[in-house]
Amino acid sequence: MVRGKTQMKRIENATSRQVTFSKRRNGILKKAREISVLCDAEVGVVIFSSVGKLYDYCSPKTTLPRILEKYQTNSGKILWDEKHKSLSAEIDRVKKENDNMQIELRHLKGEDLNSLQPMELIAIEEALQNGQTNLRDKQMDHWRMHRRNVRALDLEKMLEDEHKLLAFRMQQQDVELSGGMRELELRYDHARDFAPQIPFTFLVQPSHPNLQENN
Amino acid sequence: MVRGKTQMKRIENATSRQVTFSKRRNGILKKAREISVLCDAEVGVVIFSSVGKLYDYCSPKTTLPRILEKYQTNSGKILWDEKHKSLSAEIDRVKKENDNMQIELRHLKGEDLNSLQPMELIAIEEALQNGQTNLRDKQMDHWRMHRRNVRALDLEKMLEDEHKLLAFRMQQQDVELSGGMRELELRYDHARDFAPQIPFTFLVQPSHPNLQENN
DNA sequence: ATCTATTGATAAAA
DNA sequence: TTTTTATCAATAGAT
Repeated sequence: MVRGKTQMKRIENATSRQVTFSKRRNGILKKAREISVLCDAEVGVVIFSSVGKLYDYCSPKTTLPRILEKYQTNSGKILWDEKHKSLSAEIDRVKKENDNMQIELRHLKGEDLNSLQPMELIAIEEALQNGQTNLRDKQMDHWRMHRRNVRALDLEKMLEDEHKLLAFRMQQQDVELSGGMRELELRYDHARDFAPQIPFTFLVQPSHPNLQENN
Repeated sequence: MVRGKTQMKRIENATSRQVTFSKRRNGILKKAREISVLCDAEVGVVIFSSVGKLYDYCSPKTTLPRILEKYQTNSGKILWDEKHKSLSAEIDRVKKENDNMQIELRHLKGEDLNSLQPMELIAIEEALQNGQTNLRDKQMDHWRMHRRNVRALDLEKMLEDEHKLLAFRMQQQDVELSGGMRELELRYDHARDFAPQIPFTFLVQPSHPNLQENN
């Protein structure tokens, strides 16, 4: 370049190497800026000094990530770091797990059984058997709990009824004492409170309607 | 620069823009090469022309991925934001799918039923029921196929038996002809081959101890 | 692509 | 580091 043409090899003197780096780094970044403006090019430059300090340039209206993404698409080279590899690996792993579960689910639902051997069918049958046994136990729990609730409600109702009955009788005494016609009507009205109650019905609704759609 | 100082703005003439790009691109790549050699720097350059053609440089003894990894570490910027996000999102999606299937599988196996409502239990019961129905159909297919095979074997065996019978009768004739005691014994032994065969039994188990009897 | 006039980049020194 | 200065390198425009 100048004043005693530089050899194209590493500058041994650390100081002048550092100085040259500084000047040339600015030169490159300037050139990068210029070409991106003059020629409407997308440019990304990353420079590390020998002591590891970072300098970079990216043309306006874009970002380094976008440039690198484009680079990857264009060159076919993989720039991914290890982290991305591991992410990809995990995706593969989880997807495989997914497939296996998918198959197992299908089998338990009685689908895609054609390729299976009798022994495998028996294993599935046992699993279904087991599932039903456990399920029934759980349903029994619900049933018992329900019955207990019904009993508790019954008990409450019995007390309430008893209270009404007592009130009714006390009023009856009043009627007998005063003997008015209006009181007899009122007595009739009150008796309607003992009309048979509609039994407790167990109202439930599906809270996981999507469960079936996954098939 | 030269011969009528260039304005630092986009060159409008497409041809000269392209020519300038070509020259300056070479210049930058050369400068990049030089600084990496002279100053022992790590340099990465990526340039896209306005028509999208890719040019790049990477200093020796390293790779673009490594430079970019170092860049990420040093700058704290995430270059792979987009890719990274989409990968992570996919992992989340697949894992969620996984969890749902896991839950469904457990339910079908009669596990983790505590949080479910009676209606949901009934839905699972129906799924199990369905699975068993389909399974039984499939097992029936196997059974029919097996029986068909057995019949084929039976036929073979019948032929074989017939052959034996013929042989036996021929021998009987021999016995009648020669009237020896040893032949009578042999005749008895031979007759044992016609002992009744144990029929094939298909293993099934009661799969529906029903709800009523549990109550 | 090649040429060449001219500006730009930069090594060495401060 | 930055500035200065003397040189060489890069390159715009023409061919």
